[in-house]
Amino acid sequence: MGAGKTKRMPRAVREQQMLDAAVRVFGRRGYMAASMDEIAELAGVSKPLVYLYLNSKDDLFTACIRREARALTEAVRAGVRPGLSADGQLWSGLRAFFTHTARDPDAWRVLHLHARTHGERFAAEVAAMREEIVAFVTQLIAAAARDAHRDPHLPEREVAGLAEALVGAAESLADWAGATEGVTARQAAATLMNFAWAGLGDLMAGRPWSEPEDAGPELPAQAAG
Amino acid sequence: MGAGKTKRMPRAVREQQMLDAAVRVFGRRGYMAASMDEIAELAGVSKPLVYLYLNSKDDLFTACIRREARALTEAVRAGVRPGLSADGQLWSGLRAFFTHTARDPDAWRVLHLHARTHGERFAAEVAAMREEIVAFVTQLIAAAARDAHRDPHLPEREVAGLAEALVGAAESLADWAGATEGVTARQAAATLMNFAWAGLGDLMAGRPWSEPEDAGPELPAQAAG
Amino acid sequence: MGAGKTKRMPRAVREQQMLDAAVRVFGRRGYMAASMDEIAELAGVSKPLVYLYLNSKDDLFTACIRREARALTEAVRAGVRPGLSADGQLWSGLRAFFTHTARDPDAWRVLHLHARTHGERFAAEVAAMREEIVAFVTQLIAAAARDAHRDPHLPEREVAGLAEALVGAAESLADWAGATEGVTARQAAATLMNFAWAGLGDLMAGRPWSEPEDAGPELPAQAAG
Amino acid sequence: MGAGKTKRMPRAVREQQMLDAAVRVFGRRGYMAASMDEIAELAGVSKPLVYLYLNSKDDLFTACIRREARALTEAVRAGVRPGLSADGQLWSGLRAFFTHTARDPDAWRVLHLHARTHGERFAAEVAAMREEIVAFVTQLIAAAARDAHRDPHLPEREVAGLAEALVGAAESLADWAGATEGVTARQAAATLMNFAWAGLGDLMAGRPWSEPEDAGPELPAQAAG
DNA sequence: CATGAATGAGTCTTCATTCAT
DNA sequence: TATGAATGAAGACTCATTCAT
Repeated sequence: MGAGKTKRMPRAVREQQMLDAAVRVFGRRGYMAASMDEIAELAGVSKPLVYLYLNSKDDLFTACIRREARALTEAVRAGVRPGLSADGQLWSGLRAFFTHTARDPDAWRVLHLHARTHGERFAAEVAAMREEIVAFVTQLIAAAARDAHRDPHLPEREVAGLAEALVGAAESLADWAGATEGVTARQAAATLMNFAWAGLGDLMAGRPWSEPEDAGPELPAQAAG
Repeated sequence: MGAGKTKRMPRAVREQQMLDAAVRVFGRRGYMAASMDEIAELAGVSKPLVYLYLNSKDDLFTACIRREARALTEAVRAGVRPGLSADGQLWSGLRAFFTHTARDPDAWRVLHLHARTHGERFAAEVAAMREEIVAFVTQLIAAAARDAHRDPHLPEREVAGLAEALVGAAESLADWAGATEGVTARQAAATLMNFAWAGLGDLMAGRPWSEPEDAGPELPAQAAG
Repeated sequence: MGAGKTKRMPRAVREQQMLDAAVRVFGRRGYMAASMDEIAELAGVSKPLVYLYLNSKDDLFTACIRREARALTEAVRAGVRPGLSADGQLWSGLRAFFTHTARDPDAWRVLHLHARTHGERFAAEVAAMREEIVAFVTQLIAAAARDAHRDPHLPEREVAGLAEALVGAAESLADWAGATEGVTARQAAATLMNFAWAGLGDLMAGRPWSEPEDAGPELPAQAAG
Repeated sequence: MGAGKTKRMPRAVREQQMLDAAVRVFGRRGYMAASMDEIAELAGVSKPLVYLYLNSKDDLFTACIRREARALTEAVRAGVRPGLSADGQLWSGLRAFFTHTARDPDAWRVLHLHARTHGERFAAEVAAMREEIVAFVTQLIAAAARDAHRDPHLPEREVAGLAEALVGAAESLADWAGATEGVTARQAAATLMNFAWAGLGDLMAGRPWSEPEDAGPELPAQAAG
């Protein structure tokens, strides 16, 4: 199962195969429980080659985190429609986010679960990515305030907390969608928009958030690695 | 450091010392990286005694999860003021939640991070606790709908998603409050109430959620362990 | 299962209970795999008491061997009818032997299997018993020669070898009878008499050994332990 | 001591070295008392390599049993002269047997003592070998009956008992020959032929079994390992 | 470029044995 | 007399990592 045994591939390709295998194994087993043996076998290469290319388990894990963090942020960035209103942007960004996490659950587990669990080094690596996303959300909130012709007078820390809450809710929903049969990325995004934008108060009062009409088509969901 | 080394303690006491140590080590290192040696040393006993009382690393971890899950749910339950309105109950519950997680961050990491990362057995153990909390939140949402004299006609799955989002946001804010100097449990709870109850939309429109007046005093935060 | 928890028994009784338990556990598990915990539990006493009475695992095992070796030799000695012819004596001795080994298989395993497997000390202990039996058989062979009014001119070593073969055959048949459903002590003894006294040659020629008429009744087989 | 420490040997060679060491250690100490450390050291390799090649203590022991059981049966099979009379075949087979057991006493102890002492799995492994030998002996007895132009009318179980007795006597004599200075395989075999074929009765009457003239020369006894 | 061979260090776990009461 | 509490020592097994080819 996996890469087979074709020899003499260019280095870049081999490296990607190794990273694919590593993400899969790390995602399923966690950092400590993952064994270099299993990764090498799944990648279809010998263990020394993994060390030759990726240097150490530590470095290999870091490489996985970097690659997947970049992939995720880029997916979100690509999904956002720049010209839209704040909630329109958030809506499209969330859809991209949920689509991506659903597409490669192992990668998502690496980033969200395992990387944050083992040592400052790895945690810092994801924290960088997370901050980028939080910053994006923060700026969206600010933009929304401008749209409303209001200076919301929210203290900076309050805004940071709100962004944190939003991102945390998104992460949690990504897990939930991954674990719950039949929840699409669109539904997850809609639920979160309702929750975050309208709020439970409005929701209870029968004023849900409604999807803007120009938010673009459903994103294609191609199978992961 | 901590437990002291007085010999010949009754079993029940020693067991608690061991669990204290285990929660600390598991919380800081994760299940796999934690070593029974370190736990025993921190508990001030020899390794065989840990095995005699707690049986195995697996069982020890399970015992930690159970104890801390129970402690957390009981803290939240005790914090909720039963007679209040839905948002009042949520508010008091959240304050208890953030107070508790801030009080013992290691226990919180065990439950939130490590238990969910290693094997179905452990995950199921926390899932039970989480479901209890999600159920509480779900029922709060329903109560809020009744308060608004409305049947919100939200499909069951939608409600589940909302609860998931709320809990996820809370979890994320707990991490954030733990990592950010000077954020109190009260502030975290307020941020989350704003976010979850009023929603970003209302917030931007200058209609934040406001704290009910009868929600009780600040909870004392005494240090753990 | 076992002794129950009656307190304050006289020392001699307690010791026998411990030896009973030890023989059972040693017989089933072997010396190394037997645990003092299991023995103490089966004996219905606490571990320190076992040490107080029997001193160490080593000494406990030795005590088991001594007790059971003495029991076995005494059973055989008691079974032999002194006035008989050589084959009559062998016949009655063998019946006693097979009866005894069938009665307490655990004791037999201790002597025949485990004691010879773990260290010179223990092996020497059973060797003494075995030599006693071999000597008895040797003397029987010599008596048979006298009965035949012949000096068989068998060298001493040859006689020793024959006795060894006979005892070995008996031991093997004891195992076989213990493992094979429905083989009585009498049958095992008859088989061995045929084999050893008549020999395969005579047997094939239709001249089996036949039981003397004065060899006494079947021995009672009372349950072990 | 023994294997030498030349590095980088092909796997097959190393495996044999490991088995050699294992047979020696298992034979001297028994299964439980043998430590993987000692085996690895005696084999001149590190412990992980033993595990890499042989998988576990259990599997290593099984491998020893299989190898030595096969070696023993093949030695006996090779020693038997097919064209001979029944007692001639038995005579040659026994000589091969005693020669082999004398050559490698540790292997003999593994098969005869330790394998039967620890767990059904191992016992079954030797039981298979033993049955092969018992079957051979049984068939010899039947052949002897044909040679005597008689149908011995011995019940099947009786024949099984006789074979068991013969094999047991042989095993016991192998131990005895191994422990007694100066007893050759030939002498042990002769003693057993006298005992088993002629029987004590004939022996006492001055009719010993006599060696057939075509039974081949003494087998060479080269030292093991 | 690629790998079969090999290991140092560490982990979980068990057990015989003792002390303080 | 009898035991609950406690441990030093050791054993099976695994893993990240490196040579030599």
